[in-house]
Amino acid sequence: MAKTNSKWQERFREMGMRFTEPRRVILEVLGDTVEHLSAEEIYMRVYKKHPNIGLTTVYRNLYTLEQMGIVTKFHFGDGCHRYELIESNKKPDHHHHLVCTGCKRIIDYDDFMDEEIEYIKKVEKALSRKHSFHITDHVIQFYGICKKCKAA
Amino acid sequence: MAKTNSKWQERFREMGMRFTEPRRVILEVLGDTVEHLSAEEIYMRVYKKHPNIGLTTVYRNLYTLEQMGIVTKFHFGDGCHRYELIESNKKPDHHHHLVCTGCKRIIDYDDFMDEEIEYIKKVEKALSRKHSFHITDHVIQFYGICKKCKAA
DNA sequence: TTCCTTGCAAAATATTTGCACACCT
DNA sequence: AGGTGTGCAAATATTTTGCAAGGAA
Repeated sequence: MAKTNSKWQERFREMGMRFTEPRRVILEVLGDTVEHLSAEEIYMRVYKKHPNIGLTTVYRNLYTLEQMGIVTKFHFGDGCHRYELIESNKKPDHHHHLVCTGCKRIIDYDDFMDEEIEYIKKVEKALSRKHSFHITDHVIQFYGICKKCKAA
Repeated sequence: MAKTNSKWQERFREMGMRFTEPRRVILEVLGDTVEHLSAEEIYMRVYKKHPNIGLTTVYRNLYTLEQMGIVTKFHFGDGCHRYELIESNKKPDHHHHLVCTGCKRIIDYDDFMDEEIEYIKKVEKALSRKHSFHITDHVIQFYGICKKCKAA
């Protein structure tokens, strides 16, 4: 488990929100995988544990969790959004994605993060000055073909 | 105009494809703007010139142009894809995007491209070795709040 | 003629919204 | 009671597909 229930509970309470069963289960699903699940896929796993929880609730709570800074939403070029726990014990907190355009497999990586931070900082500074932007986030993704797909 | 019609014509012919009127108009629309238009927005501009060209045709041709390496598709977090001519006389060929999460405005930038290429090359090499990936493309995007949105 | 291309209508996908009810405090 | 959260059904938005007809080589 990425975080204990009581830790989550606390986090919700701090923000005047309720740590409900659907939220608990969604966080459990996200904490138990290294995959990059879509809302639908999360729903299916939630459903196995609690068939009474609806897809709408999953969507609404993913949005809530995103707003709370607990979850990040990505788009990898297939037609849906995919979600990751920001603080997970299954992945490095700061990482990026390598996407196979053949089989759609997604690999997390965190190589050269020091160099990246160096580079990003430089660009951020220049861009915020030049365009008066306050930069809060960045996305880096690599696309390519994995070994298996190249063979085929 | 980014390229002359005859240049496009040639490119299509080389690939055994036809340089039709809808294709010509779509390329004209893309070549005449610095904006990041969605399929719908492209369709609306195409419509003004040729009301008989359908939205489906726009979608199909954007896909075709993407496959031909003439156009790139992006996703900036609003619910649609946005398209850019790769070789445009209105933008640097290699650039990235700065997205305001407030007003959704998108700014092109091409600062520090040399440093970027340096960094990207290094990561690409490491990743392709480590994960047996043949990397073909990358996406770098910055998100933040522009001056106007920060004030409001 | 051949086959690439188009337009229209319909379908498929992904996501959001309205509303009444349930639940915690 | 009062606001937060949920489920269901319906609505929306975006993109794709089937099919018959158009049109260039």
